[in-house]
Amino acid sequence: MSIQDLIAEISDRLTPTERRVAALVLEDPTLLAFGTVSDLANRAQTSRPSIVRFATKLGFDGYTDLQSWIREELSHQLSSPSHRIRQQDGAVATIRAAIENSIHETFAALDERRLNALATPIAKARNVWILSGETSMAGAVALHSGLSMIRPDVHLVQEHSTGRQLSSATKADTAVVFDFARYRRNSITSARALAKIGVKIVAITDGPLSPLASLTKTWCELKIPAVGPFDSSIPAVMTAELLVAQVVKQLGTEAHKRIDRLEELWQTTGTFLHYSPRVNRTL
Amino acid sequence: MSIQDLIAEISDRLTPTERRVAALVLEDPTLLAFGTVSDLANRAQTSRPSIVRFATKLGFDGYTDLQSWIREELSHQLSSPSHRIRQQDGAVATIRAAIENSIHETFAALDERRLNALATPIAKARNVWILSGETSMAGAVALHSGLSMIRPDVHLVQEHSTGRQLSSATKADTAVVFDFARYRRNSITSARALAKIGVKIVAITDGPLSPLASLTKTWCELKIPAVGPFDSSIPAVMTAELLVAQVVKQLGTEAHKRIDRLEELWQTTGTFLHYSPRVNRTL
DNA sequence: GGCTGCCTGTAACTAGGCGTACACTACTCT
DNA sequence: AGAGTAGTGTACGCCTAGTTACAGGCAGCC
Repeated sequence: MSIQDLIAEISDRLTPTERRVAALVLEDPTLLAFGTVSDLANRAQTSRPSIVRFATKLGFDGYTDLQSWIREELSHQLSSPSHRIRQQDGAVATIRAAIENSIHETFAALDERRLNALATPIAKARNVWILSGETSMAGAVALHSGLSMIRPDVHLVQEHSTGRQLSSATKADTAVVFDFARYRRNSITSARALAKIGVKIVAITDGPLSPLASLTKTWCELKIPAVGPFDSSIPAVMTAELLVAQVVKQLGTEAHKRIDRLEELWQTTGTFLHYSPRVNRTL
Repeated sequence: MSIQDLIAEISDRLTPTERRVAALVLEDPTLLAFGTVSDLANRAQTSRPSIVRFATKLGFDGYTDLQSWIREELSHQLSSPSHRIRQQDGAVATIRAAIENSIHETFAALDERRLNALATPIAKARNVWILSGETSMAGAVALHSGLSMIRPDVHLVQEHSTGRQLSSATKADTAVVFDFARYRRNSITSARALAKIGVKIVAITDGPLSPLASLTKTWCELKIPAVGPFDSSIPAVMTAELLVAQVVKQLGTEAHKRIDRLEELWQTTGTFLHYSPRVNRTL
């Protein structure tokens, strides 16, 4: 039952002023959700009691009642599908719901603009350093693999050799840091150290409260679903792949040239098996 | 500039109560849009002034200011669906469709029975060897990471040291091989060699025509979507995670004991950060 | 141990919210 | 033409909202 339906039901019994109010409300329902009686009265060029009467005519106790109803409707509309899906049962089914939901949210977090903001420092960096906690390692690997094919000087930083590897980082560099609660000490302290010497940080983490989020303006938030006893790395991997695609777009021909050279190299070294007659131009 | 960004910017200067408020707001932003100061105070188990202080810390004149700002943000989100569609209209939309479709198919391929068939040789193996091509490396890493936490003797085989690593494989072992067209020569030839000496093969590949499918009865087929110029590793990662969860189920208490020991080890070695920015002792 | 900060909750104030009673206008019906 | 009725705005009361000033409490520091 939407506000449109409610109004339609009583539209034939509306007085002229009430009709104006109805038109206003239909045009922008947020007016009802956020506005006060006075606001609406001003907008509809009428007095406050008319607004209240309009509410009672719709079947509510008063404007307050109508407003709280509208707000609930909007809340449902705004909230993610997670709550709706959660009611399914069975082991695989719940995992599936969790994964599909997290993918939904990841796409929501990574619109074109945000993706661009994250990709730019990666495309422009002199060196790219990739740091990661345990559960997001797959994401780090995917990013490293993808970026390596389209630009030079991409380094996946391993925990046991952090210091040695990072000692040459400079202000012209960018570090991509993956980490989620529980934050791995090594990743966080390294990221802080890098930020301090002016390395640009791109953080893939689990929320604004993350220690990574305070280090940079270029970050994004991922919802991490559980698969069995462990956290999933799917959102991290997906983010990594989207980032790579975006960096390719930004680098343009430069990246494509590099891919072609790599392809040539693979041909001459016979890296791939020519097993299937299928010609797959993409990698 | 979203509410998440705003909170992220000042997250390290938040007091404990303010942190509770922040968490609440992040979990459900409609609370901010619709709720009163009292509502929030009750939910966060604090007093009204703390809510107001939170608002001012975010850079607003007071709660009213913050709320009207949030409402405008939400209005944009709600009242202009054309805007939302336009954002999805770029390259991201097609990528999204491809990924969601492939996830759908992956779940279809991996019903409970098939998952069990794949997991059994992994749970029972003396050693587990993991081999992978380039694009599925993230899946291999995820599998390695997950399996390592629940059972011993799991090895991720790197291309440059294949021979040395695999020389100790026996009939009691299992090899999990990820590879998709174009098949990487190294992975395929290694898999063939292992199969010849009686190592059980679990193949994650792209169809019955794959050279891997002919080596074993325990295999599964994944559809691989493209993200930009490259193939996605998301289906591989997802399969790896589902496999890990299934192996955990099969191993039962044995796996759980192992996880507990690992947890204990993490505690004593301080691997993880107990993040609460207000208390800056050990950093 | 006392002092000095910083957090946090209590209390009081102002303002604006909604709802209702009442009065005015205009139209209709007898 | 007068009375009644429906529609609308004015005036008032009560209440809760947000804000601010102030006091208690706890930790760290000389």
